[in-house]
Amino acid sequence: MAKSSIKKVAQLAGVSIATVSRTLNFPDKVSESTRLRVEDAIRETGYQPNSLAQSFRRGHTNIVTVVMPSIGDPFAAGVMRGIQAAAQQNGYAVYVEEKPLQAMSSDEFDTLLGSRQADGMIVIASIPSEGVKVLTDENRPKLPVVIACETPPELAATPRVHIDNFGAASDATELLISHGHRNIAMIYGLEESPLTISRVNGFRAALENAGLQLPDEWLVEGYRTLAGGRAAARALLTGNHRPTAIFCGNDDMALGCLHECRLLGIRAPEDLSVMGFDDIQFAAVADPPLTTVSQPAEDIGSRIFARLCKIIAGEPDSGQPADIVPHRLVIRDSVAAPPQ
Amino acid sequence: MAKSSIKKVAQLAGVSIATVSRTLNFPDKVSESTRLRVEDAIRETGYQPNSLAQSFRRGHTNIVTVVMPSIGDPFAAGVMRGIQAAAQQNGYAVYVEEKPLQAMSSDEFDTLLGSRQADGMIVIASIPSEGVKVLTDENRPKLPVVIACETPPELAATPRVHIDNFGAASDATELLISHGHRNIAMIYGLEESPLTISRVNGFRAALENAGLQLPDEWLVEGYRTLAGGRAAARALLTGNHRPTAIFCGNDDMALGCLHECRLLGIRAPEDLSVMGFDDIQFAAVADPPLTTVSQPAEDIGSRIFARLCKIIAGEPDSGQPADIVPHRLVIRDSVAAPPQ
DNA sequence: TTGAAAGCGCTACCAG
DNA sequence: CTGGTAGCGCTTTCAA
Repeated sequence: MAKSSIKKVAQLAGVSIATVSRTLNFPDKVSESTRLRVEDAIRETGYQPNSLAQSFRRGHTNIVTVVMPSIGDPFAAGVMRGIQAAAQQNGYAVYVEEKPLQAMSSDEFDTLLGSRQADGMIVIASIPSEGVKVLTDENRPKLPVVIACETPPELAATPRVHIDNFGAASDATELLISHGHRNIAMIYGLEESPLTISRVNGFRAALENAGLQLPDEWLVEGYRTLAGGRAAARALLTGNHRPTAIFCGNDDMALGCLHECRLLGIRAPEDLSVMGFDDIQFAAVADPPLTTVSQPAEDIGSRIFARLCKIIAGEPDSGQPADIVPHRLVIRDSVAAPPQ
Repeated sequence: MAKSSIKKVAQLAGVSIATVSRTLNFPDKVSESTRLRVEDAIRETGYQPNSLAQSFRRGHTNIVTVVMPSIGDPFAAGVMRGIQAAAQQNGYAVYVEEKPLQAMSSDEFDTLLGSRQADGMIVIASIPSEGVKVLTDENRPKLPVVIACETPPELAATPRVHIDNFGAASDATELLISHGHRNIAMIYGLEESPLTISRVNGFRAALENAGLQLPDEWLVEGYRTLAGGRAAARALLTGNHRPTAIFCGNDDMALGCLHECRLLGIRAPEDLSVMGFDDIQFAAVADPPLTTVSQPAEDIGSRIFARLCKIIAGEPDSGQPADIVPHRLVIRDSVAAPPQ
């Protein structure tokens, strides 16, 4: 930690600290000659402003934090790309915090939101009820928060951008139906997140719409992981009433499902069609390449950042709290007509 | 932003701000009765200390930043798990910054290191030469930096933990050789990182050791991605001199390679053996499940954090700068004897 | 056990 | 165009 700071530079350049500050922040409010002198002094001392002091004094940091449950989540990574690009343009730095929101207490949420470290926060996850409590608390210091995911109904007023999960799940199911499937199961994410709920509802609606039955045992809960998909698939495929198609709540589970099929000697898509959700990069190189639904992750990122930015700037947030972006079916090879 | 702060609490509790500060930081240096009064006031006002002011005053933040080139990198995610666990125990928060180190200028590095936002930095990546310049600059403010990856020779003195990439690559190659392969190619990461170089050298050494030739066209550079692996594999497999085994510098490339084989009608492992590196989770559900080498990512994370922590605390960093952790071959089904 | 007060490094206001 | 200076919210002596 080189001792420091603006005072030294001022001394060396033979000017006041005010002038140093000025040449840093408003170079054209300073005469050319002094500017040069100050810049020399800065170079000589290797001075870098103490950003902590700056932020403290200014009352803001020009930092936004992105909270996600898991570094390594490909969807979040996509959203991040969009956020970063937008942030860079607007002079913001972005820090990500990996937090298992689902497991957090109200107090922890409070702390998360109370830290003045950042000017605003983007969360890429569903907010559990403890978080909802804190976010809807009137007395809470109002750090701007914005969500890149479907939110619980209580947070209907919170700005967010996400796809129409209900519609996407329904579209995916209809794709299966259009191939002639009438025996369709779904593996959905474990948590009671609004996102999961919407997808399950969309699935049910599409089935109902087509006059199809859904036996209880064909709606199975799994962890949102490869292992979760494998376990759920095994349960589904070793029962005596076997579906001809499985719709998975995300690609991880779908990939796990595909793998379990291989182990069981069940061919996809000849014996079983599998549909994913998310279009992670590995979906394209799965065997068979996974048919899935894609979310415009990057776009979600840039949109949500733009909204956060406006809120931070105090501009009125325009229009609906929910900005619904389009999803898209990605047709590859894991869905085909049912056997016979 | 609820107006704020320690002063209000003090007023409400009828004490000085010093006392409020004390009950927050040293509760037992305050009499029970005032403590209770202050705590009430805190609750009533919903006061939360301004962490910016605290950090500014204290001169440190109790934050460490982790820099990685890509959110979504499964290896980095594993390292993060180790870091988080260790950080939590030691009262540190961890922020991650996604930065394409390879593309950064010296100035950008300077800024990265100059920000007093964090007390220290862990980088999960190889440091390019611009970064080396800054890190080895004597005049640089010495933000503690520590590396979770193999480093360039110029940074030999920088604390780091990583596997023996040379040895691991050599082991992987020997596995191929032990299955009877004599025509082995390698697809290595594009960048001239020390890590890539070590792996290529380990590969070469094992070949040489076994008296095997390496034609130039069998050492091919690829981007470190699925697409990179696919392109490189296609080049390798459509030439007229085709290897019977390919060692890939990471699992992404190996998975891309496997996919390209499928497209080309080449069966793995019957026609071609493929070996990966990293053991990402998708390696286990590849078709065929990928034989690869695994790094103890989580362990790397906790070790590197421990070292950073000591440096921040001013304790002498014990022993060698390089802490080499063991790698492990993960035998699955993508490697077998060569055809005939 | 408590309070008064001095700054931490910087920005921004007000004079000159 | 420049300098002097108040003060951001907090911690931490030093006295009482």
